[in-house]
Order: sequence, then C-alpha cells, then structure tokens
Amino acid sequence: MSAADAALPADPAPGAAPAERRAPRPRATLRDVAALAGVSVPTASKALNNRVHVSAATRSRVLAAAEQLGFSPNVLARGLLDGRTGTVGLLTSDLVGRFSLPILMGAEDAFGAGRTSVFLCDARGDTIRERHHLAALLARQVDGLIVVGSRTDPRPSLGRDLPIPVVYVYAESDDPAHDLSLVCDNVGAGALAVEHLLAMGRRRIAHIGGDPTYLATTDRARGIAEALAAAGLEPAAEPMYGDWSEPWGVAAARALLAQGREIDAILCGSDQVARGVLDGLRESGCAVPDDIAVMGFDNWEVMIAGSRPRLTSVDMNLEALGRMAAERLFAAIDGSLASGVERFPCRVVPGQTTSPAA
Amino acid sequence: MSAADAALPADPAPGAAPAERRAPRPRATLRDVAALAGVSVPTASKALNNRVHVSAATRSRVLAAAEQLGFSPNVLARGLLDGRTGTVGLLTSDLVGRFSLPILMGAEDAFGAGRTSVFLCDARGDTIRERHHLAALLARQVDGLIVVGSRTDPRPSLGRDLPIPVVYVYAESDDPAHDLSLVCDNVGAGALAVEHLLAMGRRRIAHIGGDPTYLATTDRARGIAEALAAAGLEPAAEPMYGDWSEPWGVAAARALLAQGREIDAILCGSDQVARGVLDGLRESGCAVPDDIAVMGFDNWEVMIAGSRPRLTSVDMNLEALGRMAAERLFAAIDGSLASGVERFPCRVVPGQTTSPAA
DNA sequence: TTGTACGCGTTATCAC
DNA sequence: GTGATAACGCGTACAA
Repeated sequence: MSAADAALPADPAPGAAPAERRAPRPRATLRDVAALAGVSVPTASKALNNRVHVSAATRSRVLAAAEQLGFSPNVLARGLLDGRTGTVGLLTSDLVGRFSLPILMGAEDAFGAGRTSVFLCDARGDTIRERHHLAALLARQVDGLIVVGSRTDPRPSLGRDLPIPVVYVYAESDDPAHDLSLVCDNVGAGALAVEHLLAMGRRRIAHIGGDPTYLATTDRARGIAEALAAAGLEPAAEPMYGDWSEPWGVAAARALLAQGREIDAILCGSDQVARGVLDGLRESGCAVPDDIAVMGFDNWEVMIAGSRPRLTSVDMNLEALGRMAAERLFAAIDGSLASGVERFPCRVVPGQTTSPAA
Repeated sequence: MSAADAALPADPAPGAAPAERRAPRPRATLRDVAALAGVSVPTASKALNNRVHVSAATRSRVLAAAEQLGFSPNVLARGLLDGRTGTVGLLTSDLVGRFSLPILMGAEDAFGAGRTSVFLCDARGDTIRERHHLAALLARQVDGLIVVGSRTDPRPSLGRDLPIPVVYVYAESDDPAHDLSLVCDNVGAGALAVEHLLAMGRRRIAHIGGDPTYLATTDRARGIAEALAAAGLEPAAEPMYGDWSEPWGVAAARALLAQGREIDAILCGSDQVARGVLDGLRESGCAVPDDIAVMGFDNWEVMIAGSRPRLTSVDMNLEALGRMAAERLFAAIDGSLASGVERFPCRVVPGQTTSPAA
C-alpha cells in the first residue's frame, strides 16, 4: 500500500505553474520509476513489493523515485497476470439506495483495508440497464458480483454460466439450486416485533401492513400471526393492507380507530406507514405509547429521526448482510460457492413508542 | 457492444450439471474465440470490432464462436494499449446518498450508452478513507474523477498533481484557481423561493433556517433577505436557526407563533425542517396554506411524499449537475479542463403548501 | 543482488 | 482478406 498511498505527492506546489496549465501530467509508470532510480524495471517492482533480494540502498532509491513521481501501480496490468482485478460489482435496483447503501457499507467494511474495491451500479429497476451494467462489469473483469434487489421477492437469476461467483442479497435468486442468496428473515422479524410488544405488556395487537403485493408484507404478517397464535392471542383487528406511504398509515389508523375495538398496540408494515399511523393517532387524540404502542419495520434513520416520539422499529441488519455477502464472495473467488438461501435474523431497536403498558 | 452483450450465452442449460459443480467456468479470451473459429487472434479482433478487411464468412464464424463461449472482451487489456479504461470515479462523502445518488444518475445518463462506467466510493466523511479510495481509484486507472461533497461549504482540493481531470460537484474546491467546481446557486435559490411566495400573494414572510454553520444556510438566507429587500419588504420576523431536523422545525414554528406577529408564509431551511414546521402549525391550529404558506429546500422526494399537504420545495437540480459534471469530465479527458466555480440555477417545484393567498 | 526473457489479453501496423 | 509482430504495464522465473 505504501506505493499506492503515495499517489498524492508531498509537494503540491512545484513552483509557480503557468496560468493555463490544465492538462494533467501523464501517469508515471514503473518504467519511469526504474529509470529515475537507475535500476531495471523488475528490480523496481521487487523493491516496491517488498520482495527479497533487494539491497536496502536500492529499495530506498526506488521508493524515493516512486514518491517523487507520484507513482501508483497499475493494478489492471497486474490483474492481467494473475487474473484478478481486486474489484467486485454491486448490482442494485434500489433507486433511493435505502437498502443498497447499508449493504454496500457492510461489504466495504468486510473487504476492509484489503485490496478489494466495490463497483456500484444502479439498474433503476430496468432489465435492459441491468444487462448493460452486467456486461460492463464483466468486461471490466470484476472478480465477483453482489446483486441487491429492491424488494424481497425472488428475482431472476443472472444465470448459471457467469465466469465469476455471484451472491444475491436482500432479494433471493429464483434459482436457489445453483445460486447463493443472503436475505433477512422477515417471518422472524414479524415474530420478534410481536414478542417485543408482548414483553411491553401489550395484548391487543393490530397490524397495519404495507403493499400486499410485496413478499415482505406477507412474510411479516405471517410471522406476526404465528407469534400471536403461539402466545394464545387473537389479532386485535383484521390486518389491513395498502401501500408503503405515510398517507396510507394515516388513513388506516383512522379506519382502525373507527372500528371501535380495544387496541393497545399497532404493528406497522414499515417506518413510513408507522409515521402516518402516529399522525393519525395524534389527530384522534390517542396518546402514544400510553394508550397505544406503535412499531415499524426497517429502522430507516431518516424516518425514525423525525418521528415524535422516536419510533421503535425492527432493524433488518443490512450492514451485517453486506458483510456476510462480501465474506462469502471473497471465499468463493478462490474456492467454490455454496448454493441455497440463508436467512439472517433481524433485531428490535427500541424507541419511545413502545414503553411498557400502564 | 454486440460482443459484450453476448456475455450471457443463450443456452443456459448445457445438460444436467453435476450437483456440486459450483466453480464457475473460466473466462473465455479472444484466443479461445479465434481457435474455435479457426482464425488468428488479430483476425478475430477485427471481426468483433467491425473492422474492414474481414470477409463476411469469417466474421460470422467469429461472432458465432464468441457467442458460444460467452466471450466478453477484456477492456482492461484494451485499456493498457490506449491508456483509457472507460471508467470514472465518483468520490462522495455523503452517507445517506441524498445528494450523491441524483448526481450519480445524472452522470450515468450523460455517459449514457457509451462505454464509460462510474465507480462509486463513499468516504463517509472520513479523510483517511477518502485518501484510501482515491488511491484505489487511481490504481484502477480511472480516466477522471467526480468529487461530491456532503455539504456546500468549500472542501479541500485533492491537489494539483493528479494525473487525471477532476470535477468537484455540490461542494466547491477550495482551490478555484486550479479546480473546476459545479455547484447549486443557493443564494439564487433563496431568491427564487421568495419570488414564488410573492407570486402567491404572500407579503409577511418569515424564515426558519437549518444549521447556521452550513454555508447553504447562510447563502439561502442571504438570497431571501436580498429578494425581500428588492421587493421593498421587511422580513416578517427575525430569522431563526437550529439544525436540519424535524423536531427543530416543530420547536421553531411554536416559538415563531408565540411571538404573535402577523405572518402569511414560512420559508424553511430544508424539507425536513419544513415537515416539522407543518406539524407545529397543525398543532397550533394554523391552516396550511390558507393561513400560512410553507416552503422547503431540496425537494427530497422521501420527505415530500409523506408531507400533508404536499410540500412546495426548491429543487437543487442535482441530476442536471451530475450530467454537466460528466460532460465536462468527458471533454476534459481528451482535452483540457477549465477552472473556477460554475453556479447552476435551482427551480421551484410547487406543491399544495403555497397556493395563492385568499 | 541485479538484469533478461517472457507472458497476461488486446489492438495497430504491416507484411503476405 | 489474413496473419505475424510489437506494444501497453507489470510480475515472475531464471540467468548472470
């Protein structure tokens, strides 16, 4: 890394530059470094890579030359030799980056100070763009691929004949026999939420879900129903479904209250729905959490931060998912990759909307 | 592109694969294609690149071979020859991707169906990580760099001695004499907002700003003050500053109303502040927009969508900024790059919080 | 300890 | 119309 980190020379002001000198100086190559140090190219290479059989004097001359020229090794040329580029692609369909970015960060953390970089491409839900990006990534010789879906429903496999390993994250591949997928346990997430509410002493729990065409919606609803049944409880009302918006949350909360049932908690399909529900309850004079507890899913900080009181939510552990994906991919790059679907647990992040019932 | 797009072979099921065949097949090279087509490597190259002096028969044989092998040309090897990789880096410090992603999309659109891909790296506000990413990008021979700040305040220049052109976007470089920066005209944005409110018949305009340590805050405040003065109006109250949060908006709205002044519009420092202000006004029984109009800045869809009524906001035209950056960079890659700071106008996106006064 | 020869995948040039 | 040769920047095996 010492050579790479020397990319910015220490001397930024080499005399008064002519006013119109805009053309950047050419890239220094190993040959330039070797020439400046007065050695052959392979010797310079050994010196920079801490290989044996190089005298200390030669090494320091080479290092100095590299520093002076701002030399940064061409990892692409190196990749030509060993067939690796130290680059993985992250192919996403998630417009706003709500899911992709935490996963990206987790992956970067896992690759860490190593030599691997992540190439992010957003297909914006467009199949043609996805294939275009895939071709571009393959042409750039990425060592592996992480595919992130915009929803948890299974997505089309990229196929079995790619020359590099692929890990599907968040949305599983529809070819689990050949592809490896790492996803959140949304059924478990629903159960976790119910258990949290039960621990807070709530018993009359209603569910206001999001868009019913999403697998995440039905998975969570199933987990909720199962956990309630396991506790010997009935849902406090028929589950309601709409979309992922705040306005839907507002409308649903009103409709739910209008039913006149006894309710002490509402489990919402997402943080956005939950914010709408909070608004709807406030309008109706319901106190949160004293009268009714409220919970969301996703733990999306942008939504949570503005919520009053601060919303309790279920975190999908996306960063951990990204880390796992990176580790799996890293292992697969010089080994082989398992297939199947691995589900990872979520976790409740308590806020102020679910304190113990009076 | 025809060869690259052939990366996914048309025949995904080459007989029953053994259950444990996970190791991906090796990458096909031009040599493999040439051998299969029964021609030399240079001839295969010409055939795939639509060069002249290749017989139709030969060309079709080569194309068929490439298709069959799922051949995808190694653009990195090609880059070794012409010194181009068809890759630009996008270095950001913007955690949540609120500014970076629109800019990224604009840049991708501008590079369009061309051969240029964008490499996104998030430094997460960490200087060390930024230098690490910069070194990684340089080592990967990116042809140019787009640097996106997380706030509009000038940011440290990457230096004058990089071997590739750099365009700073959203936050300008602190070395305008040598670097090119493309930013939003925040002063103009403040003026635009005032003009919109004036057009709606509002005259008693107050300003609830965001974090006063941000240049965006003071720039917008200045634009607001100047536009009011130009219209011969006084601010309806002393400007208030806090942070970028919804809770601040709520508190500020309450405090403002408590002053008992006559007010018919509130200009908020951001959409988040505006959402808080809307909440605060609703609590106090103020009707929006009938009693008081409300406007935000940023036009952040996530915030706008959940706002009731739908918030009027000033869009920063980030996608356009990204497109411009890509075009400038593209031109600079085989030319020279201008320096200085270019400011681009913003635009008002009317919602339902600023209808004409009664 | 250092330098020479070669190869990675691709394309341009120039023979044939 | 086709193929041999050289070159891009780098690392490794081997010779000096």
